[in-house]
Amino acid sequence: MKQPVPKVAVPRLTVYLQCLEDLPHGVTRVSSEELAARAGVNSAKVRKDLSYLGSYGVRGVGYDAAHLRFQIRRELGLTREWPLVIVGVGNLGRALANYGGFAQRNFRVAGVFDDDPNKVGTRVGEHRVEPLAALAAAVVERGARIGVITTPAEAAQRVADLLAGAGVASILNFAPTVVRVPAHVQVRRVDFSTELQVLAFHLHQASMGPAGGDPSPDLPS
Amino acid sequence: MKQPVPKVAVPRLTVYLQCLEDLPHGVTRVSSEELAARAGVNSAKVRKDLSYLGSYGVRGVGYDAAHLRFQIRRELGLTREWPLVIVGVGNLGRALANYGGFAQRNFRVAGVFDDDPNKVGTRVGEHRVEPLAALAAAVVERGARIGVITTPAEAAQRVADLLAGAGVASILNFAPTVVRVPAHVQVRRVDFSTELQVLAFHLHQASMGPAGGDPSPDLPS
DNA sequence: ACATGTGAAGCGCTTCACAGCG
DNA sequence: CGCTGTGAAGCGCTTCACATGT
Repeated sequence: MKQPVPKVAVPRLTVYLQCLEDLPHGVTRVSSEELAARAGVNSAKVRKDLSYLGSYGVRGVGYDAAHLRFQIRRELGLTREWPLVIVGVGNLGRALANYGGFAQRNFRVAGVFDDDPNKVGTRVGEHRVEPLAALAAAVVERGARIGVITTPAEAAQRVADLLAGAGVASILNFAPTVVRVPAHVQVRRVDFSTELQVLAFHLHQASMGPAGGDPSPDLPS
Repeated sequence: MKQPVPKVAVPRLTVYLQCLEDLPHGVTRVSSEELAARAGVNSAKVRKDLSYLGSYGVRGVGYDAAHLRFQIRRELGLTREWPLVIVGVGNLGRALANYGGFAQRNFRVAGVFDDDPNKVGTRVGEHRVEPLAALAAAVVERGARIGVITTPAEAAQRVADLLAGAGVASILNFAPTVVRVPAHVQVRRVDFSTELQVLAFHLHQASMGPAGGDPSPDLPS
């Protein structure tokens, strides 16, 4: 029976969707085993995850790729368009504003904003950079429910307040800081430094060996 | 008793570390309650997480900020330097190569690489872009154990193979695809599109209301 | 008095293993 | 016969609540 999708399954569904779209041309059918191999997980997890959408597989055969793609898109809410605003025109803001993969998933960049008068008016991809003062009105008028913060850490909280005040319901925060928002606003944080530190931690652990003797006791400074 | 650090606690420790560094100047002491508020989690989790490092708090008082910072750095393996290479000089590669936050955590950009002859030789921050053909030798000579992929999706697998072949132990993959690597290589994937889709999913869920009647049945194409 | 450190309970996700069905 | 869909067991993390220590 169709159960609610667990939080942790959601990012995996996006991976399956990507894998389904990257299937060799002409392939119309896929087994949980094959999809699992492509997504880098085990097949039981794939089947469980897909079962949250409903029973769309055929026993003894597998899943119809096109149908499965549609069902995942539908469950994720990608059958409607999601306008978003990007705040902060550094290299990262530019990378995002130019990223072609958004349209494919029905995200649309509805505006790009920056504080710096030297950047306002310049073009980023197909967009003209607008001043921060225009942010709130633009969010309302263009129906953006998602805001992306690509500013330096110092500006992030102020931008988050602006976004929340303008009625944005979700924030994707790339600034290396934790922003406070009202309870009804959800935030996802993406921090390059955190990702590298997680990798470093595992390297560090591995280097100390499973037998765990610490060769350099690392005394406090 | 000092237990091993659970996987999920590692990214949180990096957040605590960031919060400790962002503490107002002059503050030398912090309680689990205060740190929790700054990190956006609850205080029991903070205490549990910190207990994996050892018993560095003082009952009835709190934690010494400087000492705690050092202990987190030590546990994460940030007391040594981690050279890394970046492959792919688009906006994202440039953003990363210029990101000042790395040095603060003892990460050092040891090389920036690209396939495109027009980019090779140009400067990115303090680095000169080198050709892909120079990647393997550079990884070995400069002792890089971490590789960052900021190429388009099409190039990601080839770059991952090059990195793994050169002896890199960890890969941070920003390309919107899943790369296959030998079992001894760990990969972390960061995908903007996935992050947005997760936000969209929650918005979508919320819009259907806790009472969950689906207003538009979303028939298959 | 007060905040840490921690057993233990609770919860959610993963994995197993096989029944169910084409 | 093969692959899906799924109860149930297993596992790890979160949260609680209080003993512990200063």
